[in-house]
Amino acid sequence: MTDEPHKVTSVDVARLAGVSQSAVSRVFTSGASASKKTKDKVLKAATTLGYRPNVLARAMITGRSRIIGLVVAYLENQFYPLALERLSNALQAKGYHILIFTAPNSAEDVEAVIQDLMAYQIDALIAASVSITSELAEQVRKAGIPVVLFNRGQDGVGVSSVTSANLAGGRKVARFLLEGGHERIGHIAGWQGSSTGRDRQSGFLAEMNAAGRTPFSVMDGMYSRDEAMACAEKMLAGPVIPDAIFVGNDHMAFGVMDVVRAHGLVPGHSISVVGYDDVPLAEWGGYHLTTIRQPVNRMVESTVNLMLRMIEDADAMPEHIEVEGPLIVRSSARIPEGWTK
Amino acid sequence: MTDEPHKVTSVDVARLAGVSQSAVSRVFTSGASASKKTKDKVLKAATTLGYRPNVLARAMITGRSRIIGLVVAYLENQFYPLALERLSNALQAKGYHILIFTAPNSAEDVEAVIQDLMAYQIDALIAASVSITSELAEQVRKAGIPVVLFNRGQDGVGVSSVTSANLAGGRKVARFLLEGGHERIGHIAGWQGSSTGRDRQSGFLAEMNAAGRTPFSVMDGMYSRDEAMACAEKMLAGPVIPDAIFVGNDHMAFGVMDVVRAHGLVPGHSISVVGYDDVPLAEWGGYHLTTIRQPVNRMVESTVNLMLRMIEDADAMPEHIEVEGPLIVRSSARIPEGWTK
DNA sequence: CTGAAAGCGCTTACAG
DNA sequence: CTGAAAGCGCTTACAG
Repeated sequence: MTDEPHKVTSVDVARLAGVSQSAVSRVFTSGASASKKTKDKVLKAATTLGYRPNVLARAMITGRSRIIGLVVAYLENQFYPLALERLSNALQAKGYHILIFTAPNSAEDVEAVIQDLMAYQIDALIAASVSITSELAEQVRKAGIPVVLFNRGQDGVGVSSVTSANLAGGRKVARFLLEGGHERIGHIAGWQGSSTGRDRQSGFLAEMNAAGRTPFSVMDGMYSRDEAMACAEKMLAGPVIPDAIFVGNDHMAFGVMDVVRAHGLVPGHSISVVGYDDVPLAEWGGYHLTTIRQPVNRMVESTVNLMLRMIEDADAMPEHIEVEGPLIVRSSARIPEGWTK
Repeated sequence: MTDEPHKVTSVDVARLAGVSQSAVSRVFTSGASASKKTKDKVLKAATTLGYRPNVLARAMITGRSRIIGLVVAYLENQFYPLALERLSNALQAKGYHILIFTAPNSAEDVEAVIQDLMAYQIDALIAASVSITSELAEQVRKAGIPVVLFNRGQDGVGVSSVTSANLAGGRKVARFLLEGGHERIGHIAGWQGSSTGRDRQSGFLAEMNAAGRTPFSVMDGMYSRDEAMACAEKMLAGPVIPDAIFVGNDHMAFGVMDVVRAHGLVPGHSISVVGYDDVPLAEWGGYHLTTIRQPVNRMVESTVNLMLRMIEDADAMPEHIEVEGPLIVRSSARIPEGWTK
């Protein structure tokens, strides 16, 4: 009983339905004309045979693979799996699917990966948490593939990007901490090689500066839990320690809270910790982290719409979309008196 | 300055190199013969033109798309993004890539998704955290596509599976809790519609039974954080409460710990909580959860090897691979005196 | 080793 | 509306 795994093609369906192969194709091509009669015959035959048009063959003709390449570095930070899930769902609803490419954050690796990915004739490229050099972006663009950076911006490069309002976010945190009466505010920043890390830090410093204040200390946490924890250890080592730490993302902030507690300090009382992202874990009892929310849903929505537009219209200009997010007040940081928003 | 996004093909390379199109193809086909001279010419031309063979066109001929379909339900449980990342890396190293399909856990949705996914001519299907009905599995198998269930088993269906030793794991937890002198051991189980949920529970109950003990209470947490928290609330509502709870996975266990703490109890002292998975968060200070480790790396390795074998050999019999994992002792549960392993 | 030719499974002008 | 035919970019027997 060896079922030959014969792939059923449009020719098989045509034969069974008693029509031409072209007719079958038309029935499965939206916008093509076919009489109700043929349509019925074809659909019936297709169902009995279990026929679905071969996406790859179709892609060769139309030049549309309905595959979106997604380059992502680390899935450890809960923000990315979440974004991935939402992106996949939204894209799936539009008839697209995500082909995953994992890339360490070094430029050469990204290069190799992008070469690899272009061979799959993807319709568009989403780069999440990964930076792209100008040459690379140019190369992809030349191949006619739209690029959208997700949660990462880039200057002077002809690619689109969707981010949250990082500068404004950094400012909000500084204001919150300042109004909370903190005297020694430290910052363990997001990776300064990334736009998000730089913008959050700039906003924070700008607001501090406007208030005539200097941060207790500023270090680069590199978006790495271990690195951030090491930074926290350093900040807490001296005779004078900070009474607040703004951490560049939640993922690092959890590590910082662990260090803070290991030092016998209580977040929200003896020291304040504020993060950035509002991943689900931030709300859980183990951390209950005050943080800036990155509105994943709206970021995903913008990304998908933008991408679809760029796929339709090859001449569409790059856009930079920024979505604002609120400060979510929880218990990891002291709340200023009379704080409402 | 409109760069026509012209796709460079093997014909372009052939022209520039002064050889036939077939020659170009051979240079890029491993195992094909080409003289060093042509090879050099072709490679040089390919580099200047930025040529890469079109994977889709190649797939049409060879019948190998080098695309692996991955069906996954929820990425919220940290275990899955982690597995996904590792799978993607391992597969990428072998020249394959993952096409993502997200499916809610209802049977019809999975059906639609699988139809969708077969249209992409995937070389194999990995179903993670998703059950597949026998008919569906049969349908996919008939199309000649190998199926591997990741972290989910299935009886009486001709598909392969890779899981951890869930039965043994459940037993280990029971033994640990018993030896710890706990008197009222509750169980908030993994979804009883899944093999992992059932097996962990069976192992737990078998060992309890062998010791002549009855669990305090057994509820189905459905692998949902909210559901598990509701179960915990119920267990802690009565006048008599458990002194230990075995939770079907870490993701739920974190929620249970939150509830436990909200009741003023201290995990590891007034009550013990044990999970299953050992996701990274289990080690973090906020929870420090005692749990059974699912060896993701080895599970991924097994999955990839098994899949590759099945792609090579269409007649390969389904295999069921089970990887054992150790109990990782942390502070969320009382440690039996003299406990070494 | 190399080139000309067939063919993978489709879509899409082109006639009728 | 419908069918015959060309062609997407490749790989792979087939001759030489």
